[in-house]
Amino acid sequence: MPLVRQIRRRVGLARLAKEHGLRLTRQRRLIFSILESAQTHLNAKQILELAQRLEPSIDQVTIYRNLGLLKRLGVVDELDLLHLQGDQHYYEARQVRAHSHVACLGCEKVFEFYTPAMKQIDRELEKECGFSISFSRIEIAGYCAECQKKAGVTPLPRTPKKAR
Amino acid sequence: MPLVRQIRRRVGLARLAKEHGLRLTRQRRLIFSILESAQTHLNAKQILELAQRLEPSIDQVTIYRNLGLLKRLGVVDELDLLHLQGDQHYYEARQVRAHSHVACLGCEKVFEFYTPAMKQIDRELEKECGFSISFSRIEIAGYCAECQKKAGVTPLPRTPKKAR
DNA sequence: AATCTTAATGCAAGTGATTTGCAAGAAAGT
DNA sequence: ACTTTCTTGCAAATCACTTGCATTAAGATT
Repeated sequence: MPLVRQIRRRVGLARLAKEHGLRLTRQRRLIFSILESAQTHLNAKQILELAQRLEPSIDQVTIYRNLGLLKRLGVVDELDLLHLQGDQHYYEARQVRAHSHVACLGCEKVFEFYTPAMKQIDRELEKECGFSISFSRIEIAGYCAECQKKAGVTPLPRTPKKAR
Repeated sequence: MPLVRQIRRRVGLARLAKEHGLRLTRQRRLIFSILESAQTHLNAKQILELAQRLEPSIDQVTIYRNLGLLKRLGVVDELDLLHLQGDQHYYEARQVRAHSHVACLGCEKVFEFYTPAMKQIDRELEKECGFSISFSRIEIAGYCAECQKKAGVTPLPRTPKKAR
C-alpha cells in the first residue's frame, strides 16, 4: 500500500491560533503539539490520554472544544473511518496533499492512499458546477491484499465492534 | 449541479430479503418501501416518522436494526454528510452508479455528483494495491455557485446546528 | 387451519461520544 | 498590578443509537 508522504503544514498551529486571536494556553499548546507530531489520525480519547501524561488535569471538554475550533479553522480534519470502530471520530492536521483513508475490514488497519484522480474530482466539481470546495473526505472499506490471501474474500464485513 | 441519474437497484429489497432467509414482516416491508421510494438520503428519525404514518406502533429499534441489516447486506449505504447537521447518519439504497455527496455550507443543500474519476480511484486502488473494495464514500463540503453569488465566499463554515 | 419453531418486534433501560451550563482561572492588553 | 474576556474544569445533560428481554408473529410443518 503506497503511503502518502506526510507533507505537513508549514504554518504551525500555534502561529495560526495567534492570527485568529486565540489565546495560547498551556492546554492548547499541548493539544497542538500532539496533533502536529501525530503520525496518524487519533481519536479524542487518544488525544486526551496523550495530553494527560503531561497535563493530568486536562479535561476532555478542552480537547473537544479545541478540536472543534481547529476543525472550523480548517486546519484539522475530522474522519470517521466509516465508523468501523464505533461512533467516534478521528482527527488529523490537514496535510498539504489530500489523501483518502482506506480501511481493511479484515485486519482493521487503515491506510492512506493518494492518486491524482482525487484532485481530478475536485477540479471537475469546481469547474463544471462552480462549487467552491472547503474540505472533503474519501473513505474506502474492503480487504487488503494480505487479508485476501489469508482467508479468501469474505462476503460480508464483520459486525463492527466498539473501540474500547 | 449535474444530478446523478438515480439508477435504482433491479433487485427489490423484499426479494433480496427472501434470498437471505429474512422474514418479510409488515414493518420490514414498510421500511423497504420507504428506502426504495426515497428520492434522497434519509436519516433514521425521518425514516421512523415516515414509517409511523402507516404503522404508528413501529419503534425506532426496528428501524435501526433493519438499517444495520441492510447495511451489512451491502444494499443500503450509510452516509454522514460530514456531520454538518449533527451526529446522525443518513441512509440510501445503493445505486448502480456510485456518486459523491456534495454539501453546501451556505444553503445546506446536498447534491449528488459523479465523475469517472471516482471509478478511477477505485480502479487504481484495486490494481496498484491489490485492495478489494467493499464500499466507499466521497463527501465534499463547500459553497455552491448560488451561495457564492449571494454573499461572496464565506471564510469559515457556520457552526453546525443539530438537526432536530 | 392448527401447531410449532424461532426470527423479529416493542418497550425500557443502558451506553458511548460529545456538548452545555456555569463558576473559577488565566492570557494578554492597558 | 488591573482589568477584560477568553478558557478551562467539573458536573450534568443530550444525542444517537444499542442491548436485554418478554411478547408477537412469520412461515415451515403437520
